[in-house]
Parts: sequence; C-alpha cells; structure tokens
Amino acid sequence: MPDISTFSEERLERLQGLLKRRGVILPAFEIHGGSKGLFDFGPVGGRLRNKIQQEWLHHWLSQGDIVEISSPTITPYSVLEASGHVSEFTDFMADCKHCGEASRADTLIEKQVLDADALSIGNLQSIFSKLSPKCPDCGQSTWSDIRAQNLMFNTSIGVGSSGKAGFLRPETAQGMFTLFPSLYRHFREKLPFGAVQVGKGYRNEISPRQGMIRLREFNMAELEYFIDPDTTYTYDFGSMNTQLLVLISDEHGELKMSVGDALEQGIIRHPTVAHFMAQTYNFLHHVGINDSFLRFRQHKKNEMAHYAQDCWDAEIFGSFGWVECVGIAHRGCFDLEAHETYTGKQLRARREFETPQTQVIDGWAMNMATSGPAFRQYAQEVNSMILDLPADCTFPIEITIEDGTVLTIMEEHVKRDQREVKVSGVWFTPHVVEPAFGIDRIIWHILDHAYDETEKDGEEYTYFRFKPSVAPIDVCVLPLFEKDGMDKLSKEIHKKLLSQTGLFATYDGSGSIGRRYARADEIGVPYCITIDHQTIEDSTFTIRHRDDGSQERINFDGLLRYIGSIRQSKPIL
RNA sequence: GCGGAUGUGGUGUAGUGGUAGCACUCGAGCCUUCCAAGCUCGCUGCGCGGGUUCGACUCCCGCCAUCCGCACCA
Repeated sequence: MPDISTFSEERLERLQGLLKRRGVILPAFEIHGGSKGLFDFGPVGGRLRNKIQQEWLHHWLSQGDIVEISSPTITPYSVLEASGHVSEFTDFMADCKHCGEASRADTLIEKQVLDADALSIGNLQSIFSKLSPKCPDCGQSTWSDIRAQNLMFNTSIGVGSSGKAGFLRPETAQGMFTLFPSLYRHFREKLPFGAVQVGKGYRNEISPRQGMIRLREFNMAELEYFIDPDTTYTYDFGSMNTQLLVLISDEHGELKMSVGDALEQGIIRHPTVAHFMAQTYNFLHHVGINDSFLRFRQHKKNEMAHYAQDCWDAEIFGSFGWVECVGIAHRGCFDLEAHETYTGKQLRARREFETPQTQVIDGWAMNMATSGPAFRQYAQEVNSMILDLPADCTFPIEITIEDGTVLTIMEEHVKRDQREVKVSGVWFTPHVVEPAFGIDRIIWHILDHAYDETEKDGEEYTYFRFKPSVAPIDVCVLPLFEKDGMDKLSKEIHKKLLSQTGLFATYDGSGSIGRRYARADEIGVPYCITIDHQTIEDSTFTIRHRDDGSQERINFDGLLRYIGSIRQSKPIL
C-alpha cells in the first residue's frame, strides 16, 4: 500500500503510461488528434468501469427502499431552467481590452451591487458599463461587451423551426426529481424512498485539466433519497459505530470520530446525511479506496446553497492531491418545489394524522358575484388576501396588492366564512438527501491506490492490486506450454469459464509462463490458472494468487466455488 | 480563454534540410516441466494542415493535444 510520499510526479507519469499501454484509460479520438476533456475506457478500463458501476448499484439497491431508473441525457430547456441550472451554469464574462484577461462581470461589481449574479445580461451590461470596474489583472477599465458563456452543451431537440432548445444534462439528478410522481406511486405513497441513476453528464468546462479529474463528458452516479422533514429518522450504523472517520468540520476543524458520535455531537447535522456518509465510506472501502486517503469535508455555511442544511464531500487523496469525489448534500425541498412551481404539477407526499383533526375556519371569503366585476384582473389576488384577513376585521378596508395598486374592499365584496372542516392529513414537499458520486474520479483513485511499483530480482515489477470484486479480468487461463494437448485443454477450460454469468476470463499462451504472470499482474488479474501435464490426467490445475504469488492445486468446480465466495463478499452494513 | 514549455512506433528515447535509429513491448517460429530466460525472423512511428524549398521529421505560420502557471470550476 502506498503512503502519502508515494504519489510522485514520476510515478504519475509511469502510471499514465501504463494505463495507456494496457488499454485502461486513454485520450479519446487520438487518431484524429484527440479532444480535450474526453477519455476512452479501453479493453481493460471498460470492464473496470462497468464493474464499479455494478457494485455501486448493488450497494444501494440492497438497502431495499431504493430503485434504479434511467432518464435521457438530452434534456429540454425548461427542465434545467426550473432546476436553476440555466442561470447557475451561465457565466457572464467581459474581456479586458488592455491585457486580454477574461473576468466574470458579476464578480467584479458584486461589492457594489447586491445579487449581481442574479442580473440578466442586459441589466448587468448597463450597470457594468456605468461602474466600469478595474481589471483585476492590469488595473485598466476598458472592457469588451459582456458575453454569456454557458457551461452546458446546447442542442436542439427536433429539426429546423420545430426544434426546441435543450441541453445535454449537467447531472443525472433532475431525472429522479421529474419522475417523483412515479416513484411515489411505486413505493405505495410511503416515505422514505430513493432512486438511483448511473449515467453520463456533460459540462463544457472552460479548461479540463488533470487527466480524469475534470472532464467534459463524465460518468456519474447519483442517489436521491426522499424523506419526511418532520420525522426523526434513526439508523443502525452497524460496524460503522466503531469505525473512525476523518471529518473536517466547518466549526471544529479536523476530527477523528465515528459517524454516530459526530451525529450525536451535532457535527453532522442530519441523521440521514450521517447514514449516507457511513454508506459512502463502506462503498469506497469496498471498491478499493485506501481508507487512510479518505476524508469527509463539511461545506462552510457560506459556501452552501441557501436551501442546503448540511453538505459533506468525500475527498480522496492521490496523485492530484485531495480531490472531491462524492458530494452528500441535504437539499431540503428545493428541487421538488422548483419543479412544482415551474410546472404547476404537485410533487408532494401526504402525511396522515394519527387521528383526524378538526380545523375551525373563522374568517372571510370573497363574494364572487360582487367582487369579480369590481376588481376584474385583480380578483384572484384579492381573493387570496381576503382569506388571510382576521375574523374581527371591519369593512371597508384598503389593501395594497403586489404592483402597488390600492383597492378598497367593501362589505358587499365579502361574506363571513365560519365552519369546521375535518383534516385527515397534510400534503408536504419531501426533503431530499443527495449522495452524488463522480465515477471517473473514483475510478482514477482506485487505479491510483491499487497501482503498486515493486522490484523483482532487480527489475521493476508493477501490480494493480484491485479488489477481486472490481478487477476487470477475473481469471487468466495459461497453458504451461502450447502443445501436448495443454493448449486444447486450456481453450476448453477458458470457454467453460466464459460461459459463467458475470465472470470474465482471458487466455494467454504466448511467452514464458513468468512473462504471462507479469502481464496479468500488471492489469490486476487476481487469479491465474495454469494447465500442465497433470491436468490432462486428473483435471486439476494450479491457481496462482496475484498478491503473494502462492499456488494451490484445484479443479474446475473448486475454482468456481472459490471465485464465487470471494465475489459474494458484500460491504458491511 | 491568457502566458510559458513540449509533441519521433504500443511505451521510453536518439537524430538529421536528402523521409529515421536504439531499448523495452508486441507477433511468428525454435527452445523451455511455473514467475518478464535464450536464439531466429517480423510488425508498428516523425500530432494535423498550410507555407518556404528541387526536396521538410527538421525552418516559418495556423490548428490540435499534453504539461506548468493564471483565470474558471467543484
């Protein structure tokens, strides 16, 4: 296992060379000159990615109240406008004509203008021109016109004039929110429940850097877990009760404690957030992230979105330093409410009272026959204001509606409303806790942590020490020599292995046996089986373990049992 | 997007205004009774496009990509 000083630049270069040479991760479209921020998973990496995604799905689906969905990557404009992404992912840039440096226009005037980042481009331009801020780089104030820079990929859904605006999704989460009614029905209208989705996300980054850390097309895996804000949830942290985590708390700095203790002491502010932190730790550990390079960092109150109650990032240390790989956010009711407001479709859950409550209504209602003609276009608005009037209110009364118009309400416009209604429950917007995983970043760190440079007889020798559950290739079949029937028998055994669901085996017959072991170690194959003369006689062969090179004799069924028992080992809950 | 550096087989490198070597890898064969052995033979390359030139991998320009700063972003 590497320690922190292992992650040198030279090691990183050798690792990247290996990843390319052995077909794990490579720059995409390289024969065409390549394209920034896009990567291929090659013959080995493709399998690795799939296995990690499968492990991730299994990890959450096994919780029992979580389902998997899949929604389109092409997303209509309105969805992302409702979610706030259109404004969040648009930067208004101005270029300094003197030094050429581009700056965000809203940032330059935010000290003088409140909510500068919420201005439309037109307003921003006029205020910006008036204030004419200095360029932070050269101090001059000669600016180009402000241009909008959208970090989402634009597209058109449909052709020609009938096409409507859309984007490639910048995250998968919106699919879970827009599917809320179906999820609610599926779970028989009972909270809590969740939905996961594994898929691609797209962000047109200005400057993708650092290999797989910032990509323009990336693999993400998100979970939206819907809860009742008025229920106090308790979780059994199981083995995590004693597992100490490194927490970087907003208020207390770096701590080492269990999730349970952190929750009790109010460092983690919500039990569901604590639950998902524990589960995230389990998952990352299970797929091969080294625990000593894993920490959770709490967002500072001022860097959290206003609706968020608590937010933690799982950060993993590797060749690029500490990198945020998972975000666990309590998002309150923000997302469902945003879509509800935008579409008018109710996205709520119902909480039934234990005993129906009687509500006494004592106030005023609008008399439509008289107030309709009297207030015309204001009637709707007046109606809602009348409902809020106290019971002892006397008429006439003056009210001011939103656009400043003052209206006088006479007694004949209203009628007394006194009645009792039975209420059996209440509709509310569920809160949501969202663990969002950057799969590519996690894959990177699995590779970075599993990559082990050693020496063998004075020669460099490298391993990927993948956990068997994520190793791209489960077994490599090697004939001791490709003759005397060993080659034929090896190919038969290889074929038999491939017919096993979920198992992937390769065959390698070229070069000396030692060379072939080395090739397998280099891409992290956990087990090699070698077919020799004895196999022809008694159908047994040797299984060699990657990490210590030890061998034992085994037959085909024994091998399957052996691999099966390893693959069944599940993360502790 | 700005500034600087870089770009030669799969990987790592040498080199020249007259189209390229080396090492490892890879493939075929021989040999070999379990950890990169040996021998023979072989495959694969000057990032892309334009210009200068009789001739460009080499000089010039543009683009693309990579790395490092800045900015942006989580």
